[in-house]
Amino acid sequence: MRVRPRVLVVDDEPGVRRALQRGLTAEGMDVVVAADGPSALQVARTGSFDAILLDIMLPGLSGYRVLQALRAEGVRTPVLLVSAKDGEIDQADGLDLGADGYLVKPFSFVVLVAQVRALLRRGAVEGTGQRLRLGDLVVDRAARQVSMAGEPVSLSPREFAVLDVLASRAGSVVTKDELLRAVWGDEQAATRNAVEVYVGYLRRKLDAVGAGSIVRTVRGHGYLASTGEIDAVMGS
Amino acid sequence: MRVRPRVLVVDDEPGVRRALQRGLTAEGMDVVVAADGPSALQVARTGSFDAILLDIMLPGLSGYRVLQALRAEGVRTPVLLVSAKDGEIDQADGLDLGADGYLVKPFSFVVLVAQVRALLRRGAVEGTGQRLRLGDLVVDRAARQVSMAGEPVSLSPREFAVLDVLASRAGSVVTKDELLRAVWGDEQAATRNAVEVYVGYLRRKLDAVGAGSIVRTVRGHGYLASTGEIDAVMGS
DNA sequence: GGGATTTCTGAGCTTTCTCTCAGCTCCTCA
DNA sequence: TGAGGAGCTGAGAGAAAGCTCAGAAATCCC
Repeated sequence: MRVRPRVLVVDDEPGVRRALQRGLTAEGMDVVVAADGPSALQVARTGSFDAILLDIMLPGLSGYRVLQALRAEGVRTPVLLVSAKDGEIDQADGLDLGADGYLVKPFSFVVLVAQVRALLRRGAVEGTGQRLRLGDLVVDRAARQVSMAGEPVSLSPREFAVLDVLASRAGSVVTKDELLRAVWGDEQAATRNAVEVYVGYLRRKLDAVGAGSIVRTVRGHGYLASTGEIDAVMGS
Repeated sequence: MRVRPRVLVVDDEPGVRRALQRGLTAEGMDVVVAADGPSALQVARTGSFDAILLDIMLPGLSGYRVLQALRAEGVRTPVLLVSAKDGEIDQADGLDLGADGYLVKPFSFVVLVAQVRALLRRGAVEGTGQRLRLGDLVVDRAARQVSMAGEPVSLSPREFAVLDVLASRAGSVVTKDELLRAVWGDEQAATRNAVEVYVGYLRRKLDAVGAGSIVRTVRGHGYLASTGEIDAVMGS
């Protein structure tokens, strides 16, 4: 798992959202929020999270449906269902759908954090997400292969590593220094220009298969990987 | 997974054992019971179960120890720890030891079944069988034989071991170092070049029967066994 | 004992990758 | 409008990764 685990919080109440975001951030996590089912699904299907906190009562698409859709797509990110209802039928249903835990409102923040940490630990044991998705672009971390709409894209190890980092933080800007650290290691064996060069290589190869707009430059800040549609949703 | 999943129930209380056996059997599972740590270990290490329900408080050998011993022996059967203690420290310990879930007594039977089903689902994805298939290529681990579309392929022990490791992790890249460790043992009796040589041998023999494309090189990462088609798209 | 098989290393070779340099464009801001 | 910084890119040296061959040692099996 990365240094700061990435957690997606899905809840329709702005107050809860803000409280959880603040609390979990203070616990050392990178928190991204979503307010309704469809946008949660869209963000979560990138597979770039270490855990998802999913409210069941959601506008647009219930938490159950979101979970079901994610699992159907092969997204295995650990999910903690949150509900106001306290019934064991619901609990069983949720677990049957592939949830990894269940929390009943009202819950104490301490318990929540403990549960999230347990989820993160489990994720760490299994090895983080097997597959990252950015629109039609799929980054298969296990096979170390990338494909665009089914068409394989051949990348060198360094190129893959750069894309992997960008994709695993989809929707967030990654600075060149962060990339240097993540890809080249702490000893700073390369200059920032190397990052620019590799992003260039990457773009050329992605361009060739019609995925050119996936990695964007945010002048003065770094690079941003996204599907091009969802950035409005992402917090943090 | 086989038609009727095989579940091992380990608990020292005869009442609990009987109840679980009856209940899970009614749910369509084949249930085997064990009453203490040593016998649980003995039965479980055959690797012939799809899931294990493991009580922590056991005579002879605690559930923790059993789990630890199993994982140390390379048995990956999903394990659901059952405990009367409700402490997050214990929970963390269990998950760190390689447990796949945790249940605190008293639990409702419905929740238990849901958890077991979740385990079975996860196990089903990973596949445990004695016979591995990669397209038309069949690796029979018990008989230590390989055949391509019915036609036997004669491999030396080392060649078989290499193919076995690659096939058992089909779809994931296996590094040369991992192969060295898995096939040659921890003492690093051979160099990486030996791996390259053996993959070469393997490819030559597989090529001769039309299975040449099964073992692919992923430059900079290692080797990847796959069915040959581009399976990069969807999971599930 | 001796032929066949298997294991493993070292060297040579090709292919591919990595990363720096230098020049260039583009944006920002005064 | 033009100076300065940020970012992009082509070229190319050097290194690394991977494959193969030949052959030495060990082992197996009549």
